[in-house]
Amino acid sequence: MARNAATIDEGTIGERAYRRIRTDILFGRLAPGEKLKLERLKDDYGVSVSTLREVLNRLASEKLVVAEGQRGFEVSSVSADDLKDIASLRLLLEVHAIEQAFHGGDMEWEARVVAAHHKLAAMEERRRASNGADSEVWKRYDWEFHQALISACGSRELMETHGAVFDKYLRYQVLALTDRGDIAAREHRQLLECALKRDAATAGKVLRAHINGGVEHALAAGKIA
Amino acid sequence: MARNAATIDEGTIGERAYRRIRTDILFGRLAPGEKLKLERLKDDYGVSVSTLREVLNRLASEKLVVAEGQRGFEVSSVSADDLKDIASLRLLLEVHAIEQAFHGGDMEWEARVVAAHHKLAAMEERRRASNGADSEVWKRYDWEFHQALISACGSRELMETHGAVFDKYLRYQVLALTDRGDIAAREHRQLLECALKRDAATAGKVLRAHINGGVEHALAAGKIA
DNA sequence: TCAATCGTTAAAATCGAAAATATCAGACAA
DNA sequence: TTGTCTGATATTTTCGATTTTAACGATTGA
Repeated sequence: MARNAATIDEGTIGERAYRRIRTDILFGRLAPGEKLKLERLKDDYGVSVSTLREVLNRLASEKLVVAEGQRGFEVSSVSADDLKDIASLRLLLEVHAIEQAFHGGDMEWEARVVAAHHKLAAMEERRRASNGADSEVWKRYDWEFHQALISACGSRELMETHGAVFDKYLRYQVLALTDRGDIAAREHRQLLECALKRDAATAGKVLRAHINGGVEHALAAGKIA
Repeated sequence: MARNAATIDEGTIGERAYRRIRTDILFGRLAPGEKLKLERLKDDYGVSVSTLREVLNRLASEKLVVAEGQRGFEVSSVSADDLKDIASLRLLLEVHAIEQAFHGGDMEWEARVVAAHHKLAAMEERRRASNGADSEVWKRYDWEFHQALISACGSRELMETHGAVFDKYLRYQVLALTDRGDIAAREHRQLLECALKRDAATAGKVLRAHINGGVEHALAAGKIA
């Protein structure tokens, strides 16, 4: 989710294919466990096998696809245990990053947080009306808000790792399909308030509820083995 | 470092090339910032461009090489800030993992820790005598000991992420060349004792000193911008 | 009936060539 | 001198074809 609408047709062919396939996995259009046959994907995405394999190797490195032996690639599968595992790692990273960010954040940071929350809240409101459209944009705003929150943590490494874990978490949320918009929106607002008050302790608690709530919600949807 | 000597000629050509190039980066044989021209590497590693590009894409995904636009690949550069950043992330992950492992570790886990420490300690002793040979094996044992310590943390995701960060940290240690064998060996022993006593608090302190000491040592060597 | 072997087919891994793009040096004009 | 245009060269990106490997079913022998 580290890209915006303007980036769609930028970069090399391989780069574009990478972004397309990646979001297709994240948003379930390539289903968990699905076999990724080269010939088919080649046609679907209009690239050659070599380029395709470069893309799949990158995604394998991110654990979004698995590449076993010489038996090709498939979308990595999902499980309740994996979700819990990812959620707890996200929590560890994000809580720590928030503590750092709340401590070191300046006015620029505050502005980023407020701006990101504004966009996200507007989208959440709009979704309530139009009944769950624009999932992709909505989830990007969600991503951007959480990234903004930790953007003053002072560690690139931490932010990148968090981003990667966040995306894997996100796949499960999308899988659950139905969103718990109201609750999440309230928690987002609380996080914003905590940020402005530099109340890292409360933010940590809210975040724990936010993430664990998401896990429960995803599991309750019952689409995960 | 997630592989052992028996794995050298296993898997596909691409897989083998991946391992070779990766360790060559980790051990400085491919220097930080070095341009990775396809033609040269093709000859050096005896693979075709396509296969090579698959490998480099994977490594780019791990941030061990950078792939900018259509200007090819180069070994990712090093900096004092990056080292500190990596070290602090390693500390966060490893301390947390240790807490979990110390809490949940059973006898099997204890055995793994003791065994791993035994190998590591023997190697550290041997190095003192033979004056710094076998860096690669030594570092693998180091890796294995720390992985063993956290191997009962209950989270695959956490272990994999830690492993990736550890390897980046390791590159800096190798870069510094001279080792601080005695101090590190003592700290390893302390960690073992903490593990057997399930004293996560002390282990955390030792680990902090262990990692920060490594940072200081690497920086003092003065080979990093 | 079952297991093992062999052949056939489908798919993946690997390769080298072709196209696209960047880099660099020299010429020319301001 | 400085800047920029242009062509030549080096390098990367992309492609389709070839080689290798796995998957599957039929055949044979116990």
